[in-house]
Amino acid sequence: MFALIDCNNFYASCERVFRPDLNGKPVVVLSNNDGCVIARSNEAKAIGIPMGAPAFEYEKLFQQHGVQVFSANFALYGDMSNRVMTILSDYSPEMEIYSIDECFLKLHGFNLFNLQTYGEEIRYKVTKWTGIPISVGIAPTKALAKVANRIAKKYPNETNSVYIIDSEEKRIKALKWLRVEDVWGIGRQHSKRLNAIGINTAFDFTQLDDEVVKKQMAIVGLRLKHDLQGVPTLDLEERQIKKNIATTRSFETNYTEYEQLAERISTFASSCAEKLRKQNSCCNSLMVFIHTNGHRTDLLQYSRNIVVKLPFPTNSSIELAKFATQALQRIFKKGYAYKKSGVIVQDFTQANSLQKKLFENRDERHIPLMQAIDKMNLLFGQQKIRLASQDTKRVWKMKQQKLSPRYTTNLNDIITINV
DNA sequence: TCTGGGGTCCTAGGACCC
DNA sequence: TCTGGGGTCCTAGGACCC
Repeated sequence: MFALIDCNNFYASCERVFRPDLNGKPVVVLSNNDGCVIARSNEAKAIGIPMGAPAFEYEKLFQQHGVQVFSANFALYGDMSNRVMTILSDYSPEMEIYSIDECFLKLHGFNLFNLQTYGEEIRYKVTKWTGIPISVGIAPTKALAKVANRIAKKYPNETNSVYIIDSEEKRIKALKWLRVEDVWGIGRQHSKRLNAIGINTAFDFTQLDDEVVKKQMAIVGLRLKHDLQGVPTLDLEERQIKKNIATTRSFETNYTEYEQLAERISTFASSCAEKLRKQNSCCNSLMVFIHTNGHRTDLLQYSRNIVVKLPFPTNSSIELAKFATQALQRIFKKGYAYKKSGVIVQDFTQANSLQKKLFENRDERHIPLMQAIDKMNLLFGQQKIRLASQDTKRVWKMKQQKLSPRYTTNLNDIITINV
């Protein structure tokens, strides 16, 4: 059996842990730049605030219902996630952290356990120790565990937030209940096509012919079908090093000057370099993109990206910033109002097994230099040491008007308790 | 005025090899 | 006039996830 543990309304729940006065009130968390709604408490969902809602369009509704609005506080969410995952890792030797708020546990050899009780124990302990409410779904396959989790989340009182699919009857009942567009792995495009041929529930989907599924959704769809039929096809996945690393941002205002973009690109490149060093990789190629605001029909639009092959693999901030700004020069055009840009590094090799080339002007001194920078930034706080091409005067800011304290990762932000 | 960010996998088709 | 067969690698685009 597999268990899928999912934190309920994770970001909103994190905000509530240190603000219990918000329990029972609608809470939403916004994306970077306070742009869109990316998390909602149940109360906020009930008011009718959709996922991804632009904040400015919903300001009135927020005020009407006294919705508590927060800027995204990823330092807090990341730390809370680690706490939850650490607790969960006690409950099975085999675990896959699927996302910041979800994990699969393989319950192999748990035949003598009462899984309902086990799930309730997991739920009790996570909530007691972290303050984060969770739901638990247990089933013979990963896709079915996802389905079970949905039921647990939808009917917390009836299920005690733990639901188990352990019989053919329950499997079929669950699949007939679930709409096909809510199946894990079936997105908007596929569900549209499936609806068109009369497939409306997850059960309908499992009744389709293998060939039809394969034709519509390729091998991925076929695996999913088998998993939903109760034949374990998807297994836990090993934690692997990343294959792409991106740093991209929208700007609070439009940028028109090359210098403004060059600073951003330089910062994004060195952020990618830092992430590369963390997983001990070097990249062999990078992509830079810039574009104007696609929502503005009144402005001239321009969007371009460029991929550059690097002459040698590197994770040096200096070198990546240099290559990235050179790339920017090739795609930048004056006369446009730029809204977003980013750097994506790809094609990795391991940093400690680099193949040397005969004719390359790679500067080996960057390696100890970067180690020193990383060490100092760790010691004195992020971004104390930066490149001169970066924003040394800290002009650049993200719109974060409702940022909560970093309760768990910054000593200055720790809560005080009135005795 | 204001609309996020970061990932994965698969496939088809083109370029190339012998 | 007639023009093979069997591969690999790379990339762009499309789908999906949170």
